[in-house]
Formats: sequence, structure tokens, C-alpha cells
Amino acid sequence: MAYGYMIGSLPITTVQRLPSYLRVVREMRQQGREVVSSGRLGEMLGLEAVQVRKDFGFIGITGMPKSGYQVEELVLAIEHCLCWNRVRDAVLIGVGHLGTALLGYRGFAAHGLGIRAAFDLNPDLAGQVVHGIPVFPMDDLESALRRVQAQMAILTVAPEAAQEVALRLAQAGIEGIWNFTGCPLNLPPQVIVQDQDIAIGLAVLSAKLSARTRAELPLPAEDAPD
Amino acid sequence: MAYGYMIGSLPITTVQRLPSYLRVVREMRQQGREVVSSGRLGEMLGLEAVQVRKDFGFIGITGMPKSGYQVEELVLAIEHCLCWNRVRDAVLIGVGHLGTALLGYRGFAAHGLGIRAAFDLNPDLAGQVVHGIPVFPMDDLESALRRVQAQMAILTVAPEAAQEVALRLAQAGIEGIWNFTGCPLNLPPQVIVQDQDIAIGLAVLSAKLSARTRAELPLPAEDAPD
DNA sequence: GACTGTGAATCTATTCACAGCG
DNA sequence: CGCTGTGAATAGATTCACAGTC
Repeated sequence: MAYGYMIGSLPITTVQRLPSYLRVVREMRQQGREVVSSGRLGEMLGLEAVQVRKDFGFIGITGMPKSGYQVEELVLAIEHCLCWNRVRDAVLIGVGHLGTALLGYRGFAAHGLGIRAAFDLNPDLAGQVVHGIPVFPMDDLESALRRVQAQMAILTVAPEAAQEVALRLAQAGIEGIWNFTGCPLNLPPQVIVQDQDIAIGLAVLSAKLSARTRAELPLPAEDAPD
Repeated sequence: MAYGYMIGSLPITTVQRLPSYLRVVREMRQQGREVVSSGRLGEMLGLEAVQVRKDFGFIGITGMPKSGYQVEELVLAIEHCLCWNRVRDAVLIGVGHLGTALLGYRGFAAHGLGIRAAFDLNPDLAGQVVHGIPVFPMDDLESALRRVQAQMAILTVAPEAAQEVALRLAQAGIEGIWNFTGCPLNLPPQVIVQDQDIAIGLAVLSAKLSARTRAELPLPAEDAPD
């Protein structure tokens, strides 16, 4: 079983399922539930039980026949894999609609993310505090980054500015960029870029809706003679 | 070549790449460029040329040896696949930080989406107009949906309310739900649900950063004797 | 009996290799 | 030549089938 496209020792598809496992097992822990089976978890998340078991195998968790997996152990193991048990310092660039929304999202702490500063071109925003996070002018980017020691940047600037700002971030030593701009970034390979393109999800939904609408219509008379 | 996981006649992975193709070819059209090769497109998007050709084959586009593909033809074909050449009526439920940001996003028109109305529990919001879109109280959901004829709903409510609101949407005849709540929705199968879980992208980035940090550290003395 | 754990089989997606064409 | 188009090969992910264990 040669698994590829690995992140560290985990298949990327496994990593993508970890957040939903974590949400469920955290909830169970809060409810005082101590064990859970792969079957129950799969049912709740729309996954096959064996897939859940394989995933847990990858993150090094082993369960007990008859009873299942220890909820607490699962929480800790998943948090460890993602480093969501400690808080990673981050900055956000581009305090527009989306940037503001992300600054206001209370859930990031539980996802290992602490936004320490924000930056925006607009001089009216600089000096303000948005959802508790101070906003600095773009000119201060490099000097502020030397102070706040952020490892990650959340990029929510306009598409036209994306590449240029990303390059400045890379040069300032940012290690990972969470890219909400929808533009592909061209950066030195030591910077890890994660694209978060909202248009992809919309495209899948649009295509599904269109496919169903087309299927409901009478088919366009496919009476080929042969 | 038996491709599965199809949406209509397209592999889902192809559909997921269509938005980035579309962005690039629309830009080229605006610049007056008439043809483009699969190699050039692949280079711009970080894809293999052959993948681009396969994708274009699926959407029924055929190019010319030596020159490449007609930019205009590509734009129209991709828009057609996604139904992004006409505007689909939608409503948005939950005018919090994220909901407000989405209401303010000017790009949806180019993605075939027109938000006609928004809804929120908060009575102070009802009656207001946010980014040009009227907000109604949640109690009016069913009656308003009878008037606006929306096909799609954007769900940006708090996780606790997600399932209940989604059920109301399904009963009101909504065909597709774009689910930003991070909670899995349990709905009758005729409703198409597209989950847009921001935590997945963050998990992948977190895991990559953690993996690299771990790789840089001296390995924890793996001197097994056998 | 009700679970886990895992090799083998299957299914899906990407990439290779090359024929065909303007 | 410099492209496209596609069958064949490979790589990756899921699912099956079943052995093992408490």
C-alpha cells in the first residue's frame, strides 16, 4: 500500500478529514463520552468505517476491539498532527470585507491560529483596531513583521496586489501563506502556499445543479441511426 | 478510461479546475489574445499540459495543432458547463461577519450568482439593507422564498442553527445549499449540499508547516537495534 | 459478538508515450 | 516542427474481505 502525496507521514486526504473528526470528538469529549467506534463516527460524517480506521492508523491511534477508540486520545492525537494544540502567530493582509470577517472569527484559537496584526493600504484603517486586532499601514509591513514574529500570513488583498504582497511576505520570512485571493502565487519554494479559492466550491455546486436541471429536461432527441 | 465521480458528464476534478481556467482565459480575452496552448495555460496554473488537454476534451473543446485553443471558445464553453453565463438567484442566511463579507463580494455576478435577499435572527438587522441586499427576519423565510424564487441558499449561520435552518430551506424548495457552517447537514437527497469548510485548508497548511518544522529538527534518535 | 487492523482488489486520477495534423 | 488527442501505464485512494482480539 504505497501512499503518496504525503504531508509528513500522512496522506493529504487523511489530513483533509482531520478537522471534521476533531470537531466531532471534541464535542463528544465535552459531553463526557469516553469511547467511540469507527462505525459511529463514519455514520456521523458520511464516511465508511474502514476509512475512519485507516485514517486513525495513519495518525498512530490504535483502538480496542469491542469498545472502540478513546475520545480523549483522538482529540490529542489530531491536535498534535495539525499543531492545533498550540497557537501559531499569524498576520492578515487586506482588511476588506473578507479580511474583516476573518479577523472577527472567534474559532481560530481552537484551530491553532492567533492573528496578531493586520495590514491595509487604506490609511483610514491604519491605527484602528478591528475585532481586537490592530491594523497597520502596508508600509510598516516589514518592520512590524520583525516585531511580531508571525509564521503564517492570511492573504485577503485584491487580486491585482496578490503577487506583489506575497513576494514581500516571502522576503520578510513568512513560512506559510493562506491565499484567499484566487490568484496563483509564484514564490520561492521554501514558502508554503495554501490556496483557498471559494470559486471552486461554487463551481462544483453550480455544475451539480446544472447537471440535474439538464437531466430533468427531456433529452435533446439523441436518435442516432446506427 | 472509466472516469467516475462524475458531475453530469464531467469528472469532479475537472470541474474543480474550471474556475482557474476561466479566470485566466477571461483575462486573456480582455487583453485581446485569441489563442492559447495547453502548455502555456499549464505553466500559468501549475498544471501539466496534458491535464489541460484532457480537461478541455471533457468539456467538448477541440484545439488546433500548432496554434492551440480559441480563447473565446474556451470562455463560452466553461461558462456553459458551470452555468456561469446566466445569473442564478440565491438567498443568504446568517448576516454575521462572514455573511456580510459574502454580501459585499462584487465577484459573484461573474460566477453566476445573484443574492436577492438575506435573513437573520437579529431583529435589529431585519429591515436593513446590507451592501445593497435587503435583510429579512428569519420568521419571514418561507414567505419571502415564495416570492424571490431562489434556487440556491448560502448558509452562514452559527453551527448550532445549521441543521434546523437547512431543513427549513429544504422544505421551502431550495435545490442547493452552499454550506459555510462547518457542520455536516442531514437533508433529503434531492437537496444538493456543497460544504465549504475553511478548516480543511487551514488543516492542510498547518500540517505542512508542522511537517517541515519537524523535518528541520534533529530526528528523535531512531536507533532501533534490530 | 462487536469491534479493530490490514493485505488485496478495485476504482479513480494523473502522467507517459506516441500517433496525427496543420 | 509544435502543437493536439488519446490509449496505455502508473500512481493514488477507497473499499472489500477477512483474520485477530477483547
